[in-house]
Amino acid sequence: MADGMLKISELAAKIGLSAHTIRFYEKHDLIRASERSEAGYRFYNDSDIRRAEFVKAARNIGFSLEDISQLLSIRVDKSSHSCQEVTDITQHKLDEVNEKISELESMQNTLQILLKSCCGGPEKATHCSIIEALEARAVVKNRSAA
Amino acid sequence: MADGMLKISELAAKIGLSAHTIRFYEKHDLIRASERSEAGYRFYNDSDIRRAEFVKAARNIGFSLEDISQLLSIRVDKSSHSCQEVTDITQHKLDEVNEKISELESMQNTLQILLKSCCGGPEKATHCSIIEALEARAVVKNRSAA
DNA sequence: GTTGACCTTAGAGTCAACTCTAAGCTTATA
DNA sequence: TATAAGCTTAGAGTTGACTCTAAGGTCAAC
Repeated sequence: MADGMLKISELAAKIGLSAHTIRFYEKHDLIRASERSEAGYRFYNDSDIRRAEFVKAARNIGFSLEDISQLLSIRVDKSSHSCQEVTDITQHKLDEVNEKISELESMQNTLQILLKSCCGGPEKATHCSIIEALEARAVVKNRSAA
Repeated sequence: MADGMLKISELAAKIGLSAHTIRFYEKHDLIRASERSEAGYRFYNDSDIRRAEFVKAARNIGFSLEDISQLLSIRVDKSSHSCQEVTDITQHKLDEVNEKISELESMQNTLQILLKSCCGGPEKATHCSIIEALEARAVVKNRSAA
């Protein structure tokens, strides 16, 4: 085993993922162990570690494993890909995030209104304005298809 | 079949859920059909319909089926429950929503920064600043446990 | 030489909220 | 009467990202 190579639990500790998750990512071709010991233990070299850190960074931002897979294939052969491909993936993710934020803000709004309308005290819920609001016709428009 | 009663597909159309989903909700005790035809067809009376609308309203706001189940048990026996129980559920949901919004805003922020940094053009990705940013140390802090 | 920590694999289980399938009745329309 | 639309059930499949299990091999320390 060459210098500086890590075993799976060492890589796990270094990048902050579980060994289970690293194996799971390997199954999906996100992370690689270029070498194996005679007994079959995974060994990660510098390049493997950098790749794993890339994956972790992308996941922290919120990219899906599918996105990460695409970003990785750009990363391993940068000169065959354009910046536009990268920004397309990024923009698409941003669009998704923006849409989810809007949905959540609409929920937030409704919930705040409901909370303001109700006394929240130990009174019986017989005339609870939250329950009443839910009983009234359209409280909120239909939830958009996620 | 009494006046004004609906068959499942009629209820589905009325409240905007599929018949499949209504049966699924029934399995989870959210929606009820007080009557059945001789052939076993579900029939929904006014009270069933109001209950189903309540469920739909709560779902539109973003409450989980588990939340809705709790809200329903308050609704059916209001005098045994307090407004505080209702606001607790609502506040808890709002807290969840707020936390998700923060997470998403942090992603949004990072994605916007990445997009600004990259030309996005047809140039080769050899020096793409997004890829470079992901390759550099900590781009973002760890994702919080969802 | 034996404990205990760590590694391997294939494959199953988890979560939430649906969504669909198959096989077979029932009901309405032409 | 035939066809199609609609209903029933139990139960399996979907999605994404893990998370865990079982059964067993390996390795370092005492």
